[in-house]
Amino acid sequence: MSAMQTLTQRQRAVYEMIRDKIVNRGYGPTVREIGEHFGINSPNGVMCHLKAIEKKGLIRRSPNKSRAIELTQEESMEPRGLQMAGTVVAGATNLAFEQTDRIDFDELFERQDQFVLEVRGDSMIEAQIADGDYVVIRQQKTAQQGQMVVARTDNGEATLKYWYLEKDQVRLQPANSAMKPIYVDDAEVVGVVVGVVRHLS
Amino acid sequence: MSAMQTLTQRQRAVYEMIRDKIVNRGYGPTVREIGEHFGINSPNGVMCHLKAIEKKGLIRRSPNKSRAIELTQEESMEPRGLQMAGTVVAGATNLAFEQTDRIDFDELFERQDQFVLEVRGDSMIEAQIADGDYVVIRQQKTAQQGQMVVARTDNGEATLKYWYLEKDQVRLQPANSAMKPIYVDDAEVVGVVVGVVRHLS
DNA sequence: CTTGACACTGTACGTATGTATATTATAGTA
DNA sequence: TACTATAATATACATACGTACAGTGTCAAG
Repeated sequence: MSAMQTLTQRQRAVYEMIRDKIVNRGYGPTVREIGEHFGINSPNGVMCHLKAIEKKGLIRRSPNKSRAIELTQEESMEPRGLQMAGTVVAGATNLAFEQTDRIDFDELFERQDQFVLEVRGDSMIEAQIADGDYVVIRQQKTAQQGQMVVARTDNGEATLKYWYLEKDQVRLQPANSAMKPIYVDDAEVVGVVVGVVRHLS
Repeated sequence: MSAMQTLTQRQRAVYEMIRDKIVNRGYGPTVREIGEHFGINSPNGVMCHLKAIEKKGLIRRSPNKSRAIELTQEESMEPRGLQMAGTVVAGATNLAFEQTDRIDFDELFERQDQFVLEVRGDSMIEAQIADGDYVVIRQQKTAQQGQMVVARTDNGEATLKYWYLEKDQVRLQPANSAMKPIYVDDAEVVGVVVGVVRHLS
């Protein structure tokens, strides 16, 4: 049970009001401001709520300081990401929405060592990567056989291909049967593909 | 010249201190707290700075309210999204990082009327949508000929296909030459595909 | 040399504000 | 029925806090 759930209805309303002031106005309310907002005519009426909310751990206060209310639940609160509605199969599926199932693309990809490239050309079309797609790359200097990588060759060009280290050379294999592999004496792995994002109109 | 630049050294220091308190402590300082922090023994010494900073537009204050300092430069500061490093072509490319080029996947897809489905099966493989991919769906009840949609058929099943409205029936066309189109008397559009996201290990 | 911006000191005033105590009313629970 | 938690009112008090007024010292510009 989250700390939020332990609040009574009234306490929750007070908490939301405090949060709103801090987030949207930039500074917290006074005891009497809270009272005025809810039609509570006594400062003590509000004090009880504040003490309850603080005891339940959602805020922290410093004695004798005006507007000194800190929010302890400093998450972004509003649910990030998009609604997950299940899976869609070639065959049957029902769309069962559940509030809890959420996916956050940024959470999926947001890492310090990752960056994005926009794909041009159809060399990886058989790996379901089309012209205009974005690929998310994790920076690393090595790759395993057959991994999809961004590689930089001798002449300084970077390309998106499957990586195969062979006897004395590197084979950069496209995922397009109309194209031929590139063989180079030396190539450097820039990073490996960890994601693909396509945005349609 | 940014508003920040018009501040004197001392004013800047005061501003930074205020900002620090609001961001890191959760609520702003009083006039005397600022004074104490900088060794200014008179409230009025601080008042002069506050008036100057407010006149220069970096903060807003409400008269007679304690700690009522709003920051007007309220950017979110930490850059969201992932680094955009350019495009990767079948042929040549150089990776030119620029701090300004950023892409935010959530910004791309975050809308009230959109949700995500996980794809099962290879029926859309030739549209570069593979098993395990996530498709972002924009909810709408109509679709144009040939648009990729999630459709619900008579029997309540939902499926991801190209949408073709024909004479007396609907053709749900897979993007897989090994599969045959589905013809149904009636089908309902749940939404159209606006994005695809693939996450590799 | 004067002027004005800047950065203060020192004092004082009024009130905005947090806190405490005593009391009441309601509703659910043991 | 008695008891406890919740949600208030009403009053009072001390002080934290914003604000105003009268000065001081420095330093660069005119």
